[in-house]
Amino acid sequence: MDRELLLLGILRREAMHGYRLVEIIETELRACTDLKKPTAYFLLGKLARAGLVTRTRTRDGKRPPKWVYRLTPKGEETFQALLRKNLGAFMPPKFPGSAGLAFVDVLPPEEARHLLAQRIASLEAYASQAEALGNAAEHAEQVVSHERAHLRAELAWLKDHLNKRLGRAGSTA
Amino acid sequence: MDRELLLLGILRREAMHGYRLVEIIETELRACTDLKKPTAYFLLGKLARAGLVTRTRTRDGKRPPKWVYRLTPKGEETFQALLRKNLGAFMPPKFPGSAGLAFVDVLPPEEARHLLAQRIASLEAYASQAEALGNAAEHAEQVVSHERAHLRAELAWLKDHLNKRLGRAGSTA
DNA sequence: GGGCGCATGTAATGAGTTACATGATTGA
DNA sequence: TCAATCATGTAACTCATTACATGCGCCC
Repeated sequence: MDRELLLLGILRREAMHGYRLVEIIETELRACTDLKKPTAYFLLGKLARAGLVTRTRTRDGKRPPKWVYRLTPKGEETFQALLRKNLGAFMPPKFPGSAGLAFVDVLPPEEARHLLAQRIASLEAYASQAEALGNAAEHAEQVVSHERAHLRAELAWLKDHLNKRLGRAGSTA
Repeated sequence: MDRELLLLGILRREAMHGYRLVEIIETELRACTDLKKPTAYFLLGKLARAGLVTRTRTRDGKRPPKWVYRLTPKGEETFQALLRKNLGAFMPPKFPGSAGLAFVDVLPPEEARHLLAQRIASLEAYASQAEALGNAAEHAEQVVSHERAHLRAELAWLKDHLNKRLGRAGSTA
């Protein structure tokens, strides 16, 4: 449902082919969803069959042809309906990574500290990718801003947890 | 994978039957995952076949029998491995609701404001459930604390967005 | 010439949901 | 007695992923 919204919304701004679409979703919009290529192609086929987009064949020189997808008026209608539905409701995100937090006490404190430090490093690496494209996320400024806010909250929570709940130790400088 | 971690971790603390397990996951642990009953029963069967848990039949008076699941030593091993893996890495959450944020500008500002106000209300309703069980989340204190942190961040971001990006209007008090 | 990136797809598989089905107990 | 809650499960279906397969162009 949200995937359709994304596809339609991007195509609304600019007609393009599937490959590029996936590229955009995997970078600027990675915080919303995790759309793989085969799924995207399948979805685009479905949208085309439903008359929400048209596909036209184009060729660049002698390269194999691309399929350019373009929004139809019916697609625009559907897009707006999906958009209103999406904006009007809060959809709770899932944090699969927080499952382990319920059981931190099981491990010896120093190991727990070590693992959480690793997690923080991994989070920072992920966050730096969001910073990297920060300047020009033409397709999704707000989504990236929203993502950054949550990454900051996550980092703060983890550090706080490390300090307050898991004592202090010299291991993390 | 994280679902297995949750099931094993809860059973580790206390042997119990599937129905109760799902109840716990749907309330205290709703922030991690969204496990439906049939999925839980299926997963428990899988864990039993893999020798990570045992199931024993019990009857309460004349009620239909329950299956009580109990962690085995092998289950404990697997649990610890999954726990270490989970704690050591950051798993980026997905925010399906943020898809619409990319396209807010499409709508007339007052409608956008109205819809986001609705979303905030819906978020507050959801958050109040987390507050409600706040006192005694015996199985998942940290998970609930983590969830609350993100809900606060979400609320702050939405309000900020409403103020800074969508001008001011008298509609919201 | 060889490997990487562009560009598209198919097929097999798997995971999870919905809807359905059952049956006992408890409380209104 | 009727509805809700407890308790478990099956079957059909949808959705998405992985792995596979193809082929051109570009750069080293």
